[in-house]
Amino acid sequence: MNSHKIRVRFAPSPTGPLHIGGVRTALYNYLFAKKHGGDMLLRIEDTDQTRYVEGAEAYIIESLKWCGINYNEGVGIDGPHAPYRQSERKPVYKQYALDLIKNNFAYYAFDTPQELETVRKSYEADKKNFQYDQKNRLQFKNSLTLSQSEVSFLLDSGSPYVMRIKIPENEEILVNDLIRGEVRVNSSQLDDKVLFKSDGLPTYHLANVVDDYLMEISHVIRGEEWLPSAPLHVLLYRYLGWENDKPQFAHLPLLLKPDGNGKLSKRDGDRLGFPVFPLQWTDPSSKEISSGYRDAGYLPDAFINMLALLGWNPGTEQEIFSMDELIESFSLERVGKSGSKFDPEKAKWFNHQYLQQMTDEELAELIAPDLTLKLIHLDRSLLLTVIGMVKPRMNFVHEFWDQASYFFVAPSEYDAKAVKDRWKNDSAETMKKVSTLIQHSEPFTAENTKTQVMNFIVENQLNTGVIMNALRLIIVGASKGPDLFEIIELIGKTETLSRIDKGIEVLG
RNA sequence: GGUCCGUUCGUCUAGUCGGUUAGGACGCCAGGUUUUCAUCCUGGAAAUCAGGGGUUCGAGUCCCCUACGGACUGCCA
Repeated sequence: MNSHKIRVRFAPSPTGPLHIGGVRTALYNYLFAKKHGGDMLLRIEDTDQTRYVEGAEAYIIESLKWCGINYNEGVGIDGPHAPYRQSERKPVYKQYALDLIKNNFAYYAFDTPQELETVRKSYEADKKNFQYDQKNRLQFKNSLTLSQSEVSFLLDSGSPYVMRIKIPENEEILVNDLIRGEVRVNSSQLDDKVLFKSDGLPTYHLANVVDDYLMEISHVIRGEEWLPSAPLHVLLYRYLGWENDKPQFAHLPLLLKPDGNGKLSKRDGDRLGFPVFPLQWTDPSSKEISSGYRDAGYLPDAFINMLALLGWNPGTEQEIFSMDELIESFSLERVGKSGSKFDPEKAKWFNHQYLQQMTDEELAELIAPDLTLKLIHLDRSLLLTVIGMVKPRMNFVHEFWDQASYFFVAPSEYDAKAVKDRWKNDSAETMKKVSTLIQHSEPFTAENTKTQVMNFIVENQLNTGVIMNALRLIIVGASKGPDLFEIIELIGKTETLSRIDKGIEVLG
């Protein structure tokens, strides 16, 4: 390294929304950088103009922000290596490609995509796999087979060309991976990858190596899908004369589909009933909407905590981690090697844990706007009391209404199963007596009403469960909720009596 | 097909120096608490460590083979 400073990058391609696998890659990069007092930068790899998707870059930036992954340099945040969008760096790449050609590590190729497609097809007909490599490169139209004057003529006359790497024969290439150890590949297996396209832009392989070098990246932490091309990148560092400034590599295991096998893909989420994206995404061309964790009600810290443990573990039994704790505990050494299926049930559990950790005040901030929409006006101390009472029943903020509506409005219907189980033949008769008791309960506190009702039950040798459950049914509308006398006190005597009357009338 | 990577309860995983009743968590089941639901507490079922060989007094842990899974195999990233 030029310096010992830890510098990592997250380098997505803006071809659509980032899915959770990408978010996890970004997260691990961030944790690693912060752990070592280093920098993380965001670079947008948009060298393929044909795959540009409107809004994808903004989506990526917003997602990272929501997650609390605060990179300190890159698109959106100016830094010493700007610009950070590869399309804006177009002028920097060509000289390196030319340098490779000059040193005989690369060559010009003039084969058209159509010509190569034809060759590929004929191989396929033979059930063989075509690759442009050492064994057949002399059969094609390139600067290795054409004379120098022919090449100059083609170049000068503006013929389209690409530049390909000239992979050496039978050379062992070593990739030292921080997660997998030493991976060795024989160069004869590699093909002469295109480094520089006919549209004047580099391919990923060249751009990524050049930029990582220029941006002084110390560690390349990326998905396992890049492992097969890592030897090519190693070769490029060598051929560009940067062997000693080559970053360390770490290839992360993949995130798999929860059902069956295979890499988690963009289409899996809504098919299986859970989001695969951090934020909701509307496809600009099809207008199709894909759900996101934020919109599904997940708290960013819970989401991040869940993601962090998918492929990494601290080696202790701690499971709840703040971002700072993650930074403190993270190490690439403890990242696993095998892919993980992710479990929507556990994600829900994490959200429950984080929700319980929030104070009633914090929750009120999130809940109040929804109540306003429902035209419910209430004072803050009442809201805080209710939140405190129903919080343990909530996994998500949006579940508040389902768990607490009866504090604000009378039940409009009665849960069928609860009616069947809890409403007896003589319930109406008993409830009339309870109604009278409540009418005369003074002061109208939970404690006093409880005493009145319990005395009534004991004196008449009634069953507490039967009475309480019937009363709960007509007050709440279902078999749920916190202490019934607390509820009664909060909604008030008038409302309580009215609900009892209505319950008797409707249920009979 | 070729190359590379992987394989411990249903799922996430601990077990990184060979000696463990193979531990934890989610989920599931049962019991307890409660006026119900949820929370909470206690307990339980759940991995012959993919299979087979080897090395060793002893292997989830080291070696080899096989199987299975995955990634890659584009002028995509």
